[in-house]
Amino acid sequence: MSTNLKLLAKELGLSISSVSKALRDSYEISAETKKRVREMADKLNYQPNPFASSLRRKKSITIAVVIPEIANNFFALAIDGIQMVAQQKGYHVLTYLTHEDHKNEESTIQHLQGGRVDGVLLSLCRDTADIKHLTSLHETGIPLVFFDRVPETMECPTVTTDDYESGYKATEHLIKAGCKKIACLSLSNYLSITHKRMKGYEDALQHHNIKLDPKWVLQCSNDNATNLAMITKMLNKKDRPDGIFATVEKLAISTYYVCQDIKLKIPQQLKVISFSNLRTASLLNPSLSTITQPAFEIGKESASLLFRMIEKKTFGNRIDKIVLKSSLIERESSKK
Amino acid sequence: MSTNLKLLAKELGLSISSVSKALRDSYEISAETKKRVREMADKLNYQPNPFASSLRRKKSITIAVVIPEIANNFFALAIDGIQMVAQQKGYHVLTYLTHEDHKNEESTIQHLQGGRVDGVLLSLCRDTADIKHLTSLHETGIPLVFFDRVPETMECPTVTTDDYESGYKATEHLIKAGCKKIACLSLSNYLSITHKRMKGYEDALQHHNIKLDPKWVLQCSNDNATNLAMITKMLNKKDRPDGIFATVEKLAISTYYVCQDIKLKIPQQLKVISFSNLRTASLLNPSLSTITQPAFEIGKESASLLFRMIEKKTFGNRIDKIVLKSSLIERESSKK
DNA sequence: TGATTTTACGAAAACGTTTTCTTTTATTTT
DNA sequence: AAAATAAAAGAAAACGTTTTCGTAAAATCA
Repeated sequence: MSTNLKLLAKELGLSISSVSKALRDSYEISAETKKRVREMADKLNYQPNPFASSLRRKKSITIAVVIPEIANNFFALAIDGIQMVAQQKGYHVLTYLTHEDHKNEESTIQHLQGGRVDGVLLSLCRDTADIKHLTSLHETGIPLVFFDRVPETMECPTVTTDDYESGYKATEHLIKAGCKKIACLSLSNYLSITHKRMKGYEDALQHHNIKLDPKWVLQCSNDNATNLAMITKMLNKKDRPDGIFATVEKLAISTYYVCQDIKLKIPQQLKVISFSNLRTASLLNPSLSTITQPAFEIGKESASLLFRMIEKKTFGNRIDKIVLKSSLIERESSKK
Repeated sequence: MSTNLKLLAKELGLSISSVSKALRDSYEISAETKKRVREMADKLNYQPNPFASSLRRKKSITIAVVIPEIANNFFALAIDGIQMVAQQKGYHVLTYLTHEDHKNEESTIQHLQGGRVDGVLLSLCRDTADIKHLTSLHETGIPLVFFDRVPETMECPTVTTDDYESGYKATEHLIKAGCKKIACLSLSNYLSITHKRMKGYEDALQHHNIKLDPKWVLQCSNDNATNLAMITKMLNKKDRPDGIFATVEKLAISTYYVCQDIKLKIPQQLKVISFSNLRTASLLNPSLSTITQPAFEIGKESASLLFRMIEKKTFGNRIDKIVLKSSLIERESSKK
């Protein structure tokens, strides 16, 4: 079939082992033999069989990225950063989408126990409450780094952003813009990012002597139609909020759609700020004030950390917790 | 280390081959032995070594997706569709980004000759003129499907959209909105999609007796700053176009930024229509008229076709050319 | 009962590498 | 010139599966 070491050896009148060593530039092989071998390998377009190699060396030169979704600016940018580092290291990248479904996350993790990859980058899905599949994976000893959506009750390396501070600042920004009744759109009951962003929201309110009203904390679902209905219901009431803090991009987009629909003026009647990596944030009508996470950097840092672990360059059993900063960008949607 | 067939066999007092057969549900193994084996496999959390398996069976259960970029709504959605089909088939997905660089495309393809994957899904990068790396890959006999950006001079299965018709319709739409001087923003000299979309543009102009002025066909680069400069220059002239047809999303976004910058009113002074998969198209200021490709469907169809080829379900040496339809969605940016 | 088939399992080769250990040949040392 | 060493290459085992083939024992048949 395709050319392998055996064929190459026959063609060159050498043994398989010598050819292998020549290609790996071993000191045991003379310079001229190496040259001959390399030339023949080029001529016959030899490509080593990756499975034979991986089987023998117990290295896959591959990492896995497990994320909730890909049609999402944050994750697309993060993957971009991950790919950049991986490509630089000569590694392959397997991507798995959980579609925010715990079952998918579990079965994916289960598959990855088989040694298919040398390391795993993971961002939890919104309904992951039980993490025993994660501890199980962790216990196999495979390098594992969580990014952005990380488990709260597990000792593991993570790359996140300053979610609490960002939630605080976003809320404070709305308060300073004159909002008194600030709603918070939350993605999940389980995610650390949601918890922290909401804690920032709560603390900012308290610090400014605004009482938190639980009816303005919306636990959104994974279904867009449901979210639209919930937001519409809230905004259609007489007693409606005058500010919205969306903890994730898509909830801000839903809010915009609702406001367009029910003709609520942003920012005159409702001010909005949201976590978002939209490239079109400043082109929206009105332009959207955002907390923007350094998504590409997060991917880059996560991958770099993972490779440090794979290459055992991380000292002892120290556990890295990298925290990057998000930036608040004021635009029209939250203007006073 | 991790539990393998050998350990399982020892634990069960069986031979390795029997255990293997039991797990693969062979008729040669009795029902009760199968049960015993499965229970022990579960108990010891046995996961077959994928490399040993792939080596032996000459199957990787993996496909490769090679695309120009991921932080791009079209490709993100396409990947989503691909992943859905792959997951359903129990296949793994390796993703490679070329970043619109021919060199990367070449080296990625080179790597894929080694048998790492059972099939390849590919969308060309903008500067791919020479396609001998592609014919070379094709000649290895590995199933290969191109989507959206396909080579024009190669006999191969493709999944595309009705680019010519869409280009024609988009241009005609601008003409009907009253435009006389319509510019076309092109991505590349080499891509089939650009050729076809531009041919539609040219034919629509001709059909409506508008003479094509070459100064209004802009060959954009891969550098955003350069594009902004080119577009600004064109729109700042006294003799500027009154309509713009952007062949790709990011050029429309650049156009919006330029108009915001130089205070040109869309659609009063300049009407805009663009190929785009922006979820926020209707939230932009003004909302953007788009030709929207069924990106998710394209991914789905491409993957399905690829799997038909992998499973040899495609008849003889027929070459599938699947063409899906894009839809023109009129919004404010091209209002009369 | 003896011959034949069926059932259930085991032995061993194969996939294509990598790597350890040997062996051969050439070179240097005494 | 004989012995020791160095250089270059080969033999073979190993990685963990899958699969072909062989072979007991049990079941069926004549």
